[in-house]
Amino acid sequence: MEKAKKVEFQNPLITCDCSDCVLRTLMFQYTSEEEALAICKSKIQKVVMKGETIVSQGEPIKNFFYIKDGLVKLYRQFQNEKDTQIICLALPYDYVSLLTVFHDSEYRYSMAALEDTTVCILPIDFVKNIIRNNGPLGMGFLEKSSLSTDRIINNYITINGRNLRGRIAFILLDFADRVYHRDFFELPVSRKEVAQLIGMTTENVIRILSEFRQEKIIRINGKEIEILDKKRLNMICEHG
Amino acid sequence: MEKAKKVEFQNPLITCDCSDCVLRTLMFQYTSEEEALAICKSKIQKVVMKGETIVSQGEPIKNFFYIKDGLVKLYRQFQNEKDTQIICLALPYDYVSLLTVFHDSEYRYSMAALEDTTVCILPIDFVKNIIRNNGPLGMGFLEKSSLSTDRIINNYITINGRNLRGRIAFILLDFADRVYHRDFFELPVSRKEVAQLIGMTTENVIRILSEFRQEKIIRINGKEIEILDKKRLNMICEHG
DNA sequence: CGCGGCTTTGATGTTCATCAAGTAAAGTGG
DNA sequence: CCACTTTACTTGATGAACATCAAAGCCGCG
Repeated sequence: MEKAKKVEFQNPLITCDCSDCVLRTLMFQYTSEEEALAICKSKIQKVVMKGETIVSQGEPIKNFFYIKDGLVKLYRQFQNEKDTQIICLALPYDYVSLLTVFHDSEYRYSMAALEDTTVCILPIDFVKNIIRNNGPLGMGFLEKSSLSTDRIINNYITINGRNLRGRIAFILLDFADRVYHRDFFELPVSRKEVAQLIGMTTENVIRILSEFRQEKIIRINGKEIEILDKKRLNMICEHG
Repeated sequence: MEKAKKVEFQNPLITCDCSDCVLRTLMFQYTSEEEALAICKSKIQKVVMKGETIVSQGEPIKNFFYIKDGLVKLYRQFQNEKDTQIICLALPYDYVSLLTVFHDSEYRYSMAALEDTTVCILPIDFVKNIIRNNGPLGMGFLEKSSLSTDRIINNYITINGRNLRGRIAFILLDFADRVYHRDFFELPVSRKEVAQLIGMTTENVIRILSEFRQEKIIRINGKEIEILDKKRLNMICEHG
């Protein structure tokens, strides 16, 4: 993950056939036939392998991204590498790009794939143009934007108010309920990344996962996690 | 502050004369004459006194708000009153409403005036309609939205990575530079609210303010604060 | 095979929340 | 307007929660 190679978009591997795009309802719900066609032509679709970086903070903003399939992390790095914070994990249908692309000239956050991921890429100027020509589409973007950022803020508020056990419980439930919709899953992140996501040290992430294992709340086998006592986990999440 | 009375908007006191609206450039930059006129007619303007609540979380979303003049806090309450968190302080030109109004049916956060404040209020359906009919305006809202939420997230990241002294330094600099543009100001919030804003206890807010006073970094007289050694304060903000 | 990063556990120390107690200030009712 | 109540502010003492440091095993990779 640390040595992630940078993906180049100059030569797209695939041009999306929009007729089968799972995101049709999002992007095309409000667009005319011509606009839809124009979008298809401008859009490139790229498969990014687990561990690869999609964009890095500080680069000039050229593209709008959305996740067609897979899982990515949005994160902020600092001089002191150990201060890195993960802002959120983004799933298909999340417009993670929305955070900065509409008001700034440089990406403020970096984005990397946690699983093999298909990203759809549109030139930002093109997106801005079709929004300017299509009010309902702009409204759609506002709804999505509002939803994504509200969720991020809500996460921060939630995590802030919890002790370490509560945070681990929260993140496990988030993986089970929001990300995988299963109580048995393979953690897509390292212990260190969990720590960066919920603001604690790697050692304590491990320690508390071990506690939960000893208390028969979860079963752990490397990256495999199974939630055995969800009621208990919910209790810990709610009341430390 | 705790017993803040609720402001009612049924009978607006003043109807805004938009020709002198300081927010003309924001709201009207992209609108036609007719639209501008329609906005003027739909808009009501209200003076909210310090301490009064403007909206409460959980209420159905009916209006879009923006701050014409004054200072407000956006905050989230919990059953346990001491878990209240202040999300941000909003100044004129901030579209604090943007957080939830475009995707939800209830306000998620409460908003109260920290100083006598002039709020402009537009029915949310009306705002959505003109956006749907006016792409450039929608684009303008996206820019503002993107900027506001990015700042909130940036605040969280900043505060998260700092110890208590760093947090106090950060918030003092924020008041001096972003809010008042002066190094001598009257704190618009109680020590408790400072605590809710930067995630610490009231006692420690006071303790560290006292430390800074003893170290001649600031001068304090009740709510009056003067920054005496800004270089030092910046150092503490950056490196604990 | 050996190196570097990830994982795990234990021991130690620091930071910070909590508790307690008192003063000052501000609002409330007679 | 004054007694009364409540809320805000302040300082100190204590303990708990959490970070840091250290050491060792593990795994993947060149």
